[in-house]
Amino acid sequence: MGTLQYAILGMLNRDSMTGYDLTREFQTSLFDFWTAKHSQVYPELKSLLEKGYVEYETEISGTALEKKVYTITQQGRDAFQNWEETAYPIKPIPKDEFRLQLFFSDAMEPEMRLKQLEYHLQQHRQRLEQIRKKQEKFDTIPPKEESQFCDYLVMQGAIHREESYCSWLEECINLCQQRKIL
Amino acid sequence: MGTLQYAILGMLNRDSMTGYDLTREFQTSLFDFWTAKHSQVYPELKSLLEKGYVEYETEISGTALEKKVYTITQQGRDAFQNWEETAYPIKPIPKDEFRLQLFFSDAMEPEMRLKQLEYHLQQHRQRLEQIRKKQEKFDTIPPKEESQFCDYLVMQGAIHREESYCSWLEECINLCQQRKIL
DNA sequence: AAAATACATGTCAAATGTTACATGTAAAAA
DNA sequence: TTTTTACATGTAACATTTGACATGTATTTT
Repeated sequence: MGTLQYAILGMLNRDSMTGYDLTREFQTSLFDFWTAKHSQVYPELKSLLEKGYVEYETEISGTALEKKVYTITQQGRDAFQNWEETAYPIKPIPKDEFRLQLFFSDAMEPEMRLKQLEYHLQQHRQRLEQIRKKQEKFDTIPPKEESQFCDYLVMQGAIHREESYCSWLEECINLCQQRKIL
Repeated sequence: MGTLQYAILGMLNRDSMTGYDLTREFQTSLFDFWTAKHSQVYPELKSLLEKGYVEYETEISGTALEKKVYTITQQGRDAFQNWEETAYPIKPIPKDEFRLQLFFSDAMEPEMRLKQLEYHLQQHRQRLEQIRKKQEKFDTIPPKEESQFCDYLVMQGAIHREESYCSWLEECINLCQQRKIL
């Protein structure tokens, strides 16, 4: 079973919700380590339904709008817990187009390389700021409540990741500038 | 055109080689930021050939083994350089199954979470060591020769990335242990 | 009252990537 | 001399993900 299905089970294990709600979660709370579009979410829900891991009830919003509110089943909970407690070998290194460009940058003007490095530094600084803003909503750090504590840990991870990316780019920029002088 | 095709053009821009050679590069020098299997490389070479970005000559190894040695064309060089000098917006955050597990770890025993964190720390420390070993082959740091300098920059990036992952995991472990005492 | 945005659910085609299938030669080690 | 490893090239089936197509309701803003 694919990871996305476990991500969905994990969300439903916290709370029953619709495909639309799940999609929103993938764009917000899960955004820093897993994303999915609604075009992926709905078919996966169907597949989970066939497996008996989730079930749904139809609710009416207003007078006509139908909502399918999905709930995890005991079977689903078992499958989720089994995944959650398994130590999987780490996945292959994530692909990074910019690193590829940098790797081949011996074929371009040093000035151009610097321009590229500065552009990407700016982009990652922006991303870092966005993540830091999310962190501000915690009133105590680290939070005491268990699920908030988990949120905090992964958010710290996202901050580490972006800080590290930025500091690497800064190091590259310094090395390129020293090189220019020599 | 997909990024993989530019990666191939980039390699061929440095030197003519076979699909087999390219596949080896994806498993070694490019491994820390881009990978591809031979089952992807051969069809992409075919596609690049149709676009007129590469051409090949058949060589015989020994008495019968046929090799297709691919060379980049001027058109291919132009396309590559255009990609190389374009500042693309940064890609969506890479997916990370372990972060997903950690995010949902409020549903498991704190002891289990610690076990998972320690397992992943060990895995990433191993990966870090492997990358550091690669770095040892540079005799001057940073290297003076241009293409080696680029290799060095991306390798520093890989080291930063893994160091940052490890330090995050260490921080998580500390926070979890403090939590256990309270 | 109209327009814009959010809510809500789906499908389809295309791109990307992995694993397995399929075949054969050349060189090195046992 | 046999076996194993490296060299060499492809295809096919499957899984994952994205972007576009398709439709309609409810709420909020102008």
